[in-house]
Amino acid sequence: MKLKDDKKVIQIFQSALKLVAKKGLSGVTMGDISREAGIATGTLYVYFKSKDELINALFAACRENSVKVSFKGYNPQAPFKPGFRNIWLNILRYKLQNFEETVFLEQCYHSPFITVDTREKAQQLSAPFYELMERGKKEQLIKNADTGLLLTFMIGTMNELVKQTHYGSITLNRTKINVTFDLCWDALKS
Amino acid sequence: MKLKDDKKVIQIFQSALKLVAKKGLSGVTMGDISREAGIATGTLYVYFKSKDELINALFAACRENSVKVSFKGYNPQAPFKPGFRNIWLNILRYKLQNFEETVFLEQCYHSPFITVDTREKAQQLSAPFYELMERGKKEQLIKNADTGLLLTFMIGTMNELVKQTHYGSITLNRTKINVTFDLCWDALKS
DNA sequence: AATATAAGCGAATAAATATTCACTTAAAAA
DNA sequence: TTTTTAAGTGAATATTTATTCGCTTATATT
Repeated sequence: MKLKDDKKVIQIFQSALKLVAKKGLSGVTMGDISREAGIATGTLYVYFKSKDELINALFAACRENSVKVSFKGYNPQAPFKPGFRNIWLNILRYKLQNFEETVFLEQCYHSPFITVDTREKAQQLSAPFYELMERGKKEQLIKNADTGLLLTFMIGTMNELVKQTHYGSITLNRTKINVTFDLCWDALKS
Repeated sequence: MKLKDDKKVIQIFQSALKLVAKKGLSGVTMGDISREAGIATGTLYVYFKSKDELINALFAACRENSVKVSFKGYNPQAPFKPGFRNIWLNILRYKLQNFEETVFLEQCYHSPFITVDTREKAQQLSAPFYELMERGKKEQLIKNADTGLLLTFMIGTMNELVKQTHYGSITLNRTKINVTFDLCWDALKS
């Protein structure tokens, strides 16, 4: 098996994501993925021992990437609200531009493909988000409620928003994005 | 094929839901479902032409049921906020108590199993929710933002909340439920 | 250049899964 | 009770899909 940052691995990942978004995790076969990636089915097995391993690796890569992108430009010394807003926009932008990843991660949530180990590692990546909320609470800008609850509120909204946007029942523009941030902020602010 | 409100159909649906929540839509086979339901695999085909049809029928049934339950006790003549709160609690209670359904519906969202036709029929069932929000806006209790946006906000929060609750990162009690409703109301109120 | 090693291929095989069907059992009608 | 019809069965079949493997092609090493 080759290294994970190989060009071809990225290509395989991209193809898998595209297909999952289109056909659901249920409907994607190794044959589909190889065809989409323009390689032979056997080649997939040069890079991954099994379909299982492919999916788990993709899941881990997506999670990692998504957290990294979220905190881009975040400075803990700068004032809270603009920093929070920046992260919020980062997440939304990321989810919108990488819709396939969003769908994939959501589908993985209840999938038997994802192992306990992969799941736990993913959970640990949420730590920065918890810290962010804790900071907001300490500065008395955010309601003094359960941190998990507050995060859930913030993330759930975005997931649904992105989903509805992609399925056409909502068309987002700059104004609507601002409105949505305000909704979110009004909910969380103390 | 037999009638849809048959006892056995309910039993099949229940088994399918249970398994989807546990193994994801991807991991459930007709063999699994029949075993869980305590019937022979062949018998499934007495009730449904194919797996495809079974999934679509289950999806339709879940959506219908969920809308019906949401509006239980709603009186358009009564004041808005308590009525809204009642619906909000109905939905949350329903999603918590029927977690399998919640998971199933979410998994179906991007699944190739669900046909365009089934999808459209499901969408039409959302009408009462739109009307509810419109009423709130008319009475100037709810922000004058895009109705779809407001609904998305409300529903997304709940889905994520229910998910996190079931996976143990949040433990809900009466107080937390009240807090969460307040978060939601603070977001939506004008 | 000659040799060795790795990457890539895709038809062939193995495993999993949906679906059928000849048959049995139960229920309804005569 | 006898006959007819429907429901239920689960092993057998068909289909789909993951995985392997002998082979070819490219890349690296000597």
